Formats: sequence, C-alpha cells, structure tokens
Amino acid sequence: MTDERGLRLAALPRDHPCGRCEVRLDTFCGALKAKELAEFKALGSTARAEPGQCLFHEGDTAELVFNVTRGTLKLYRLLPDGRRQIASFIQPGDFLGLTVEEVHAYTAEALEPVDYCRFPRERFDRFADEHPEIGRELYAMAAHELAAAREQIVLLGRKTAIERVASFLLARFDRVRARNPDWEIVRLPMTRTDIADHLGLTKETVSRAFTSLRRRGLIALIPDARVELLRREPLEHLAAGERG
Amino acid sequence: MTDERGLRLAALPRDHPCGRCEVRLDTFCGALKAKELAEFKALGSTARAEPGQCLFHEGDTAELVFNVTRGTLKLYRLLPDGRRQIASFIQPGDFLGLTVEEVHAYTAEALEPVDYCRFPRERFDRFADEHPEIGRELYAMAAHELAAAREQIVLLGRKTAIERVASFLLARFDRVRARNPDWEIVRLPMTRTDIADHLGLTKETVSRAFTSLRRRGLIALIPDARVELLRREPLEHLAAGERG
DNA sequence: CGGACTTTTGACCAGGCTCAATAATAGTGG
DNA sequence: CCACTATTATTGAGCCTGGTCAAAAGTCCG
Repeated sequence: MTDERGLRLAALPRDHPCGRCEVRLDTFCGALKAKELAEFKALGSTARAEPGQCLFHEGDTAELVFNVTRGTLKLYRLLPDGRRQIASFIQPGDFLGLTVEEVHAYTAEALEPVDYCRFPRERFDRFADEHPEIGRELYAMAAHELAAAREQIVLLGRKTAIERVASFLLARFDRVRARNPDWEIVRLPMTRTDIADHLGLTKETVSRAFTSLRRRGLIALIPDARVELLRREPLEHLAAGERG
Repeated sequence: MTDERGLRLAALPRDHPCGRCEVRLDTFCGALKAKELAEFKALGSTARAEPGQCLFHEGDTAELVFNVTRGTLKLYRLLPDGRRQIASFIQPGDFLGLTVEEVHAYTAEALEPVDYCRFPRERFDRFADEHPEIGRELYAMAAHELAAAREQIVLLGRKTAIERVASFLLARFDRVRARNPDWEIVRLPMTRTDIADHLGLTKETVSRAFTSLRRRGLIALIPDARVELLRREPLEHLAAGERG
C-alpha cells in the first residue's frame, strides 16, 4: 500500500464488505447515529472503475451521487478545440456528483483503480431532506469546496508558474499531513500533463518548475511518482506569492 | 435609475424601511411563509457603504452575514507583493460573508454606494438551523457559487485574453437579461483594472480586448461606462473558446 | 530486451506584461 | 457653463514568462 492514506487504512478489515466505505463516510459518523448510518449506507452500492474510465461525462444527466473510497479521479472540462481544465482531483472520502443542476458540468475520470459507493440521487436527496444534520454536513462540504475553488482562482489568476507548482505540492503535503503529521512524502498519481491542466500551464513548464524546486533543494523526486518535502518554509513562501 | 435592476425596483415603495430588502430577499419568499419572512427580516438591520469602503477585510472574524440590496462590491484577495485577484463581483440580491470558517478569506469593498442588510452570524445560523427550507436555499446558493467559481477556473486556466473578456461581458449581459430579456446594454461599474484583476490580465490587455471587440462590431462602448451587445453569436463563440 | 509512454531538456516563438505617452472622462470650484 | 485637475482609458514599443516544437533520457510494462 504505497498510497498516501498510509497506515490507517491498511489496519482496517479489508474483507468487510463495507470496510472501506465505513472509513470514508467518517464525515457523517459524527452526525448520524449508528442506526441511521446503516440506513444511509443501505442506500448505496459499491463499484470499481479502472484507470481512464469515467464515472460520468460533461453533459450527462446527474442521476447518481458518488463517494470515493479508494483511488484518485480528475474532474475536468474540455473546450471545443481540446484545451482542458482540471477543476480538481478527487480523493478518498470526497463526494462527487453533488449538483443542483440537471446535468453534470464536468467529466470525472479515474486516474488509478477507484472504488466508490454510488447513491441514486433522488434517494440521496430525500435522505438529506429527512436528516437536517446531513444537510448541514453537505452544506459545510460545499462551502469548503467553494473555498478551495476560490483558492484555485487566486492561483490561476495571479501566481507565476513556480508559485503554482509550489502551491499544488503544499496542498498535497498538507492533505497527507492531516492524517500523518510526520509524513513528508507524497505520491502524485497524476501525470505532468494532468498537473499542467490543473494549474493552467503546459507539461513542459510543470516539469521545469519541478526541476527548479529540486535544484533549489526544496523537494526531491523519488521513484514511483513520489515527491519528498525537504524544506517547507521556502516552499510556503513561494506558494504564498512572496516574490524572491 | 440607470442600473441594471431597472424598472422593477423603481416601482417599489422606496420610503418603506425595508422596501429594498423585501425585493432582494425574494430568494426566500418562495421558501418562507409571510410570518417567518417577517421574523427573518427582523434579525437584520440595514446600512450603507460608500465607494471604497469595505464591509470586511481578509482575516477579519466573520461576525456578520450580508445581503446586498443596492450597488456592487468586489470580493478580492491580495498577495503579499500587491498582486490582486478579484474572486467575484457581488450584486443586489447576493449574500455575502457566508462561510464555515472563523475568518473571512477575502475583502469585500464597495465599488459604488451600496445598501445592504446585515445579520449577526449566530442569529442567522440559528434561524437557518430552525428552518430547513432556508438551509436548502443556502445550499443551493453555495452550489451555484461553486459552479460559477469553477466556470471562472476554466476561464483563468485555459482561455485567451479576448475569450476571457468575451465571457465576462456575456455573463454581465445574461445577468441583465434574466430580468429584462430585451435589454442589450449593461453598465460596468468597475474599472478596467478591476476587470483585469478578475480575469487574470492587466488593464492594458483588457482595454485592447474591448477595442478589438468593438472593431469587430461585436460590442459598442457607450458613455457612462456602458457596453452595448451588437452581435451575440460571435461573442458566444469566442467565450466558449472556439478558436478563430 | 524492446516498445510505448512519460518526463526532461533545449531552442525558439508569441501572447500578454511593462513602461510610457496620449486621450478621454469625471469631478470641482469659480 | 467652462476651465482646471485628477483619474481612468487607450494606444504604442519593447520585453519576458511561459508556450511550442523537437529531441533525448528515463520509466514501466510485458
């Protein structure tokens, strides 16, 4: 298990039919009683997607809501001439497909093998309506996503190439550290092209930025698509946009 | 009354203490009974901000929630060296200051004289908790804002200068047309610098894009900071990112 | 080991930025 | 109403960051 969730997941009973699901819904564990949680989980069914498979495409009617339990996806939109913008990367624990629109505005494609629970949207919505505490959780999640989206807006609107890459890496490191405070290595399951399409750059520029950060001694590139954080402070300064 | 809300507001009793407020809370009119609506409005008090004044600054503790009833604001963040990114422009009817964080991540500054209702956050939250239908409205609003933010991400990440300006103008026109379907003129209360800081460009590039659109016969620039839409189709093609 | 793919690096190019000058516009006070 | 000023918008010239195109090096498979 090389993935960033690391030890905690490894310690869980993998054979339990909803073992993974149980963890990834921990957001709701605080909000729901055991009985209600079981009831909620009964609404969904588990499934798997292989790399390159899409859970839904831009323009599809939004019939399902997803909760990712393993693996990473990219959420992107294509312009008519093929330019691509990746709005965000979706990781274990994230919900996906929540929308008030009729159709999805983005395509969700698996980067690696992905396990997920899927809920019929109608049943999901009804459950949320009947359980205000869930509604509140969903609201908090939307608010967090909005904050993250606006962070990305600042990045795309005003940061230089190397600042964007520094911000991206720090966001990855922080996500790992939330669970493993002393973890200094993160795996990047996405290609340079994916990162570029997320940061509004080209793959070449992303690669040059990685090289520059490595030469400055801020990071190290490790086999198996991993990155090690060597010096956090200067990386944070770069990410914050302090010129120098 | 040159402003885009146009006739509808003009027809309201201006002397009524909450006349304006009544309109701008129309989002909730459908969700709440008259008695509850009155109860809700009693939570807030009206106030005014002059151009340049800020309702709150980046880093302030979030103690109030705002609902704008007249005028336009810009919501922005500054990088340490002065680079600025305007996340969005806030218009009559919009809520402001809704966050699950303790502090505001952005500064909200008035572009023109702004009237607004303000609600103590605690009371606002409690009311929302007690009225699930309000919670649902808030969730829908957050979802819409998230969709708009992601639209902006596509714009900033992958569109050219002229495509960004075309998208920006169309968004303005569409907002007007939602209320006045045959309205083809929009006032832009923000400066070229503001537009530039919203679109990730410089004021010179924005100005050149306006000139280019005018020379192509897609728009006309009218005194009093207004723009007329002459040819919608080609502007939409540009905004959508069809190269050519 | 071989082939496909990804990443890195290099050389050159261009879209948009910077700096600067001019023009238009909006206030302001006489 | 108009001159005067301050601010904003437009236009021009040159530059630079990051894009494009191409080649080499590295990686991951079977």
